[in-house]
Amino acid sequence: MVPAPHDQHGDVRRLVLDAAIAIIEADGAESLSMREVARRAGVSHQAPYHYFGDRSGIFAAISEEGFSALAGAFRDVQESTISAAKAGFIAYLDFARSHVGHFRVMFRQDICGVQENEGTAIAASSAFDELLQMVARTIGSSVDPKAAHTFAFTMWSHAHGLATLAIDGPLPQKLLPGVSLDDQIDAVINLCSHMVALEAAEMGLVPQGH
Amino acid sequence: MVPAPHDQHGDVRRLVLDAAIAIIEADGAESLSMREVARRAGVSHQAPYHYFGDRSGIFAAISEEGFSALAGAFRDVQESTISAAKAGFIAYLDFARSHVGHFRVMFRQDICGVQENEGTAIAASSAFDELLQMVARTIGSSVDPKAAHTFAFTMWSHAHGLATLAIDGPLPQKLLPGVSLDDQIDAVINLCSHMVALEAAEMGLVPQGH
DNA sequence: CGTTGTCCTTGACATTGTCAAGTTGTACTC
DNA sequence: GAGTACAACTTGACAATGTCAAGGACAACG
Repeated sequence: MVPAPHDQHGDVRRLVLDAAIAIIEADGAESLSMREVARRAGVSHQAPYHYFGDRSGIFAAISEEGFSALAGAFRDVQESTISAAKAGFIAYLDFARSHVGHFRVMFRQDICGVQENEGTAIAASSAFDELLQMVARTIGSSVDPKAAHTFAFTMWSHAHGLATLAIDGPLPQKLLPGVSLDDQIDAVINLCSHMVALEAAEMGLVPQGH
Repeated sequence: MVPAPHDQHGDVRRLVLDAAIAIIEADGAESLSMREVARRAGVSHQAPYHYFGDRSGIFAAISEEGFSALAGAFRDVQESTISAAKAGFIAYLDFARSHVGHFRVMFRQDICGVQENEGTAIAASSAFDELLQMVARTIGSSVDPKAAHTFAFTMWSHAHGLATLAIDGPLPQKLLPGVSLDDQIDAVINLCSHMVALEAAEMGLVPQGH
């Protein structure tokens, strides 16, 4: 292969990563081939190994980037005027649907091993911390950690399930005629946020929202 | 390879399928190799192709089996004494955690293509119908289909997200010390069922009970 | 007996992940 | 400025994989 000069020096890592994300977004994580990635990035079939060690190293890097972005998305809606829960649901779904390549990898420790890669683990923890803060803004920060954790897992499960079913699952095929995927997702988020609000109210807590 | 006689005639398909499920349960869907499956089933590397066409054919078959079993699990709790919603959550989680091999494949149309395989699509539809009936028992059958669908997707998202996060996701690593995975799942299911009950009550509907 | 079909088998091939070992350039010491 | 070290790649090899092609064994049926 001709050693083509790159647009900028040192961007090979980025090129490889972007090529990988594009492939995963188009064809899923299992279709990711190290050699195809290298081909698309215009480098030799071993260049990706230099930066990522092996196949799961690429997944770990994508996962890390994804969790950082998710944490950032959570942080961005912190001051939202709508309820913290609803803002969180919307942010989660927006993130998942606009970062399909990342999302398909982030929660698959069978292929990337969150704990094997320190950076990935830190990014994931940071996103989870943001989630816990969102819960605190929803049900107050005075409830005991056990209940707060359960609440966090509940909201997380909900958002995650909806995103998963919408992106790779059968949800788009089960839509009622005349209802778009966007509409259906909005409706589910609304119902969910409402349920969360009811629960929070019953717990005797007024949402802190301003 | 020696054409070894099988225990029973005609069970090769089953042997292959079980070997595949075992591999997926142990190492995930991407680790499934046609040749390894054949090796474990004690047949030539092409025997699996005879029954399943190609790799995704195996996934489709596993998916079909999974959806049939899930529909059956839903049917089995129809007469449950606890609320339909809670019984559904428990059934979903039980199914997912006791059929990890199936569950890891069922919702991944990137690798098995639900609609390409008729049997799989029928089984999936059957499971979804059971879900809709469960919703009807929770919020009544007189609400309009749109609201019922949204309710169904909401419950489904919830159960699915929880199962996914528990099986392949980071949930087990985020547990509070002293709280087992089983305990945490139970707690989330309880909270969820409670939220659903609150919502159903606010809709002015009394659950139909057993 | 010949045909047709199912249920497999062996053989071949391009592609894959990854190890091993080069090559090239840059940076830093002496 | 010669030498050395290291990063950033490269080419080359190898075993394993998914899958196509072709065949064989055996039953059922005319």
